[in-house]
Amino acid sequence: MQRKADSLDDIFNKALKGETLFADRGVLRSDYIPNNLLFREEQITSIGQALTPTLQNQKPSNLLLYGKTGSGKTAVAKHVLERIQEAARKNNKTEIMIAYSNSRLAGSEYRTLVDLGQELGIKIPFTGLPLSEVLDRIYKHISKNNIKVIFILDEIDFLAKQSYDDILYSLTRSSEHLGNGFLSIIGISNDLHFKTLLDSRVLSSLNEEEILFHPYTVRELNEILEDRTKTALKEGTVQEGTLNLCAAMAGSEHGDARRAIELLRVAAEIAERESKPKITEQHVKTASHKIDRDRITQSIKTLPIHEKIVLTSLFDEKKGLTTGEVYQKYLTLTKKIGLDPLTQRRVSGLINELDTQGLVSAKLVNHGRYGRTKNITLMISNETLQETIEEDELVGQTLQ
DNA sequence: CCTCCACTGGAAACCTAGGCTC
DNA sequence: GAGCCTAGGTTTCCAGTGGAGG
Repeated sequence: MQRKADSLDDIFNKALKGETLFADRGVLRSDYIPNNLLFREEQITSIGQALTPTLQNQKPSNLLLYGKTGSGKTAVAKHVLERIQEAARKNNKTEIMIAYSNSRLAGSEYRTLVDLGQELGIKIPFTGLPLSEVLDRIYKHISKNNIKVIFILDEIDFLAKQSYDDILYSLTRSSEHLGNGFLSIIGISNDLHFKTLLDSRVLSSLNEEEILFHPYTVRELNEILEDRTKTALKEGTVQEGTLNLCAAMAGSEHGDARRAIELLRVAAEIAERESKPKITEQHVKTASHKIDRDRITQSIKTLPIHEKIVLTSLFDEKKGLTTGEVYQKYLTLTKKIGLDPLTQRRVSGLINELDTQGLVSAKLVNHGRYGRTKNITLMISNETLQETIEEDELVGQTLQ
């Protein structure tokens, strides 16, 4: 505890003295959209061209943007739309509204529509309404107020994969209900194959224009980082080679600009905490570990309680357990903290969910005479699990 | 070649918590 | 308030299964 207070003092003192490496920390945040998006001129022009009808009060084509994570799709889309909004305002054209929803985060058709409604300023209860009623309210609102909406549908592949594509069909066919308003969709997908999952009727109307985002090359990432560094960090705070390493690490799989920028930001924060005047390659390596670790602890913390307990059942089981064994441990743990246990069928489902999250690995194994089950092993270190679970007020007791 | 284990995983039904209309 | 709708989590039921041991 004492050490914490001291280090806090340190932080405050540094801040008071202005000892920081950052000139403008916001520039390295993940939601920051720079004015000049490097290496994306082509896409910016295409999207701009596709959307110009908006300025003549006409409905623009629906667009589909493709590309891997961190290739600038969302940033480019938001950037172009903001510029169009400005242009419309300057020329006294009707206001254009931009709605944004990430369908994977939203989780279902219904919640995607709730997002859309909220951005348009209508209240939709989070449950209780038939889907058609929600659509109806949105359409009525648009046509009544002559609203021009461009709806950015991020991770649209999620809707297609969960066979939630009814909503896409309705949205693309909505123009007759909208009076003088319109609703245009910009779909963003990480998955280049997602088109095959889509109903052909939806595809043809959604795919009026298609724009591809190739991953950034390492050299391009490097330039992006240099560009951001100019405004984000104070001069002379970055050691030679540091940016190269960020770019190389982020580019090793596919050119992910988000990752590159995050690496630099976290590296800078670490260097600052260590009171170093320069950010070095070592800081970047530490940052990379920290990012990975934080991602894991974060996903454990946000787990529902029963999944936490299932995960805890695997604590210190190096060889892994079968489903039945996990369930037995799970039962004793729930008893220990006085919680009603779920059924084995449900726990088996939870194990699968943990598997898709990558926290455990569940492999189907056959023991012939002795049945077939899953062999479940922990995919994270015992220490990380212990530290994170101990912080949990209730589940933490199971480790005592 | 057959049996039979210890599950898997699909399907349906149920429950809760909300909201609609009449 | 009844009777209908929604989502989302859970329970109940059950047919299906790969292969070690007989």
